[in-house]
Amino acid sequence: MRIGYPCVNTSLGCSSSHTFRLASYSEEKLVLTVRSNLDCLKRILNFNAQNGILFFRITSDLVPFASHPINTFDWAGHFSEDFSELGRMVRESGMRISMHPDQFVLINAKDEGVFRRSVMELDYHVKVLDLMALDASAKVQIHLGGVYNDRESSIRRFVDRYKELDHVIKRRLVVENDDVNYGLADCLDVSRMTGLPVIFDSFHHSLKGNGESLAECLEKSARTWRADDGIPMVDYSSHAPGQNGRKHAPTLDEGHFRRFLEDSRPFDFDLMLEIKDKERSALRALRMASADPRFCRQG
DNA sequence: GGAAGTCAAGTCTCG
DNA sequence: CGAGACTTGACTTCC
Repeated sequence: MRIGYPCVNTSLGCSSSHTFRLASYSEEKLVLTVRSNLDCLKRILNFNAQNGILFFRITSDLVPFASHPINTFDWAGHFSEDFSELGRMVRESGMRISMHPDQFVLINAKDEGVFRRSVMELDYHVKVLDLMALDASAKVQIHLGGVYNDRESSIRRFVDRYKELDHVIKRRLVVENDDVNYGLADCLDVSRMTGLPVIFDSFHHSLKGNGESLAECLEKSARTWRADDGIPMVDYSSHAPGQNGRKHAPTLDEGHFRRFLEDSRPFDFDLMLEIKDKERSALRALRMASADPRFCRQG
């Protein structure tokens, strides 16, 4: 088991998510921004490796407007050395990487234009991981998408569209249960039809699930991961106290997390903590989990 | 310098 | 019918 956090490090005082307004786009601004984002990402990966945090989600904002037609700059070529170095850092530390395109990426969109733009965005995410020369265990996770008042045909449209995708996307794509539209059972159905691995999100499951136990969910989602995919990824959070249910916790709830560790035995997986205070909670979780035999196997 | 409003993209829910 | 939510705030303007 590796433990990780998404996108942002709150201790280092730098951000790998700098962007700017479309209206003020210029090639110079793009180069400066990406330069700054990549430098910060190197610092974050260093911090993670030194602190034993061996799972990390890279922000989708790393390259602003990467899939937008305004951006015709060859950023992949211009920064190829930096991406190579980042990839080396990841491999040498035994780290695992994921990315999570945002809500605009909809494989099952009714609108062909939305689908086309979604593929462009997936191309960008996959390109980042490919430039880092990471193997197929580095994943790009998405949700099944919208319902459009017809779940059945919307799921079918996802499956049909998936088949059109290029291999470079297919080998990295994984689907995650969401908290509103499609639960774990839907993702497992889609997995049977496509072969896609399923990322189980325990927090989303608590908001939209059929009452399946944690063990059942882990077991069923784990079976969708093949050897090349690496061990399963799992997303974890608890909800903010007294908040409406969908909000993520501001910091790790140690009682809740201890129960999660106990209830998830003996399954092994890499765990992404979606918690507001990021690496601070990841470090606390790491200390708690280091007594766990699954964690010790990592050395 | 800080507060407020806005930002590429889609969909759904709630008030 | 607009705001808020989503994996994540950051940028820009106004005072």
